Amino acid sequence: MEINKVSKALLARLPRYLEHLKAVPMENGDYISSATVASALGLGHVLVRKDFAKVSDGGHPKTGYLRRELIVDIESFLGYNNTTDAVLVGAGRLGQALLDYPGFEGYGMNVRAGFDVNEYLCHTAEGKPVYPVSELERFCREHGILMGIITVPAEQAQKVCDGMVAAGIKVIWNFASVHLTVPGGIVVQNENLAASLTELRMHLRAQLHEI
Amino acid sequence: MEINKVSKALLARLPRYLEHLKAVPMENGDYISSATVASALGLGHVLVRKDFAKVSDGGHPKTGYLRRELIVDIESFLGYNNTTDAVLVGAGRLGQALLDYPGFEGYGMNVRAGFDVNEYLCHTAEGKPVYPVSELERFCREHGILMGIITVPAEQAQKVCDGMVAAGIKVIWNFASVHLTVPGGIVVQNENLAASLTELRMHLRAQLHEI
DNA sequence: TAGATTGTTAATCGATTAACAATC
DNA sequence: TAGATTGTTAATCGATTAACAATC
Repeated sequence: MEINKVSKALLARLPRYLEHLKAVPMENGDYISSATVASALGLGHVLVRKDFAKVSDGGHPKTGYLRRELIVDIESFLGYNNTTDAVLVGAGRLGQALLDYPGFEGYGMNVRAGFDVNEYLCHTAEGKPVYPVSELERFCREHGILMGIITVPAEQAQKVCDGMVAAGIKVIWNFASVHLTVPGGIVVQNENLAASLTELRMHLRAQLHEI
Repeated sequence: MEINKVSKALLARLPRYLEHLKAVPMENGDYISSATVASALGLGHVLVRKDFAKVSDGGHPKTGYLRRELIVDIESFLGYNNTTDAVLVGAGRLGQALLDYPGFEGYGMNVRAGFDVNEYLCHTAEGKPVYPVSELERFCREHGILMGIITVPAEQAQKVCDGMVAAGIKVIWNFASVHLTVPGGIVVQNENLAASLTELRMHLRAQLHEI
């Protein structure tokens, strides 16, 4: 169960398992088999079993896996029960969308506040507060924030990133499509919409060529 | 250069190469070596060379790769010169953010219009038009749209997806965090923010444990 | 017992890296 | 020629799949 030994691919599958396990109707009984899950998600059944073995202490031959147990195990493996506080810089449309998105709590992240250079965007009335970016460091220190989300335009991303690092932030979720340079020990995860989009377009191209 | 033989990982690296190649200052000369690119992006130099070999017709021993040629080659490989038209359903904050995002054109996608059930969100005045979702099929047929983007809440995603398939759409970019069921021949790409976020949180956890 | 299902060990496959050859 | 760099072939590594054993 060493975190470093968990592959990216597995980490991507776990939330999908979770979603599926939760969506299964109650009348299907308390148990669920790896084959059922596999075919529902289009995966190999051995893979599903191996994945489950990594995060839980196993199913029951002949009956399958106890669904609610599996859900708890996956959630605790992913740490969905203890939340991580985060801040977001760049309260434009994308930033606002992420600030307001209620689903993140379910994934164990609590966005405490947004920040923006544009004072016009700052407000504290309803929903999550948005403060001037000048307050970022003080806020992070005060609340012990270790995670930052960058939703500013590409040109400003590096500056914002530097500010976050200065404020003690350790992991950064970067939605700007630029490569960020950070000191050692800081992790940047790029939300690479360009790559995603490109992949999808390649599929489309492949499909058109087939016809 | 068969599209099907291109790995997901390569497709994710190509936009990064592009970004880096474009960002290199002019005074660094016309040529660039695989080792330079590799160290800038934290990749192996052999990997970079192999990647370049797949998309362009090669560099020059001793001098390196001609930068502008490489840029053109990657862009044409990714099809950034001919754009794909798309529609978006769900004009909430995330939807609006994606509708308004100017960067997509650079990646070869042109979002023609948004759609929403909520008439209140519909408008055609400024920016991209947003129409009632009832017009989706007609619009897609009329403009030969093959790509759809889903930015509605999870509960409505499957219904929207079905509507898109009925409208002749072949590839779907899904931002709702549910697994969509589609007929054969339709490709769904899930923008899995949950997985991304989870991965980042695991990094943070690993880091805290190290200390 | 027979059968369904989990769990494990070995084989395959693909991507990355290492070592070396080719080129200008 | 010597040296820098690309290009290629072989080795490694990790993830997935296949085959089989274990269990209830």
